Amino acid sequence: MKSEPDVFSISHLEERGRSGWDGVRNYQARNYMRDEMKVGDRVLFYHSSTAQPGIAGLAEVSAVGLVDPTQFDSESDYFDAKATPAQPRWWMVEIAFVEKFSTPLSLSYLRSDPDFEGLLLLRPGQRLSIQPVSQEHYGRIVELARRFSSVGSQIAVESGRGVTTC
DNA sequence: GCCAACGTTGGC
DNA sequence: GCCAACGTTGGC
Repeated sequence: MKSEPDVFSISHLEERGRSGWDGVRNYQARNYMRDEMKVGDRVLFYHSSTAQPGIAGLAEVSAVGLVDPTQFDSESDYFDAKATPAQPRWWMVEIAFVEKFSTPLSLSYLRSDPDFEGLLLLRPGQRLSIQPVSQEHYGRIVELARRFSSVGSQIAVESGRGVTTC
């Protein structure tokens, strides 16, 4: 799940504990939340539109099938005049904080590691704010992020394409 | 600020 | 249903 850290970051989620994922106004992303995500599913929390875009931590789906209240709020940026409480258009999930990586796994690192070939995030033009991730990619991401976080911010790692700084 | 790649809107 | 115009996303 992507978020601009200026608006809502993994640290905000850590402070708050849990949060409804409101404001999504793309049908494909909505459908993932409404139809695919289950309580207990793990979430990779991605920071976008920032100096160092990357995966900043982990969350977990804590509730599903929630109506996004911002669609009814005429003061909100996410107001949708065509939505009514009787016929809502936008649903959301709630996520709970799990873990913050002291060293986020950067987009540039993900691009450098051939293990991540096929990761949707890396596909040109892929802008969807909620994307599925394979079990294999998820496991590798968590493994690398924890390793980098435990060692410090500047380390070099061996990848199939040589040595890359994270 | 640029720009590619979408998604959405609305006329026809 | 088609498609041009426009808006948005998001890396760089």
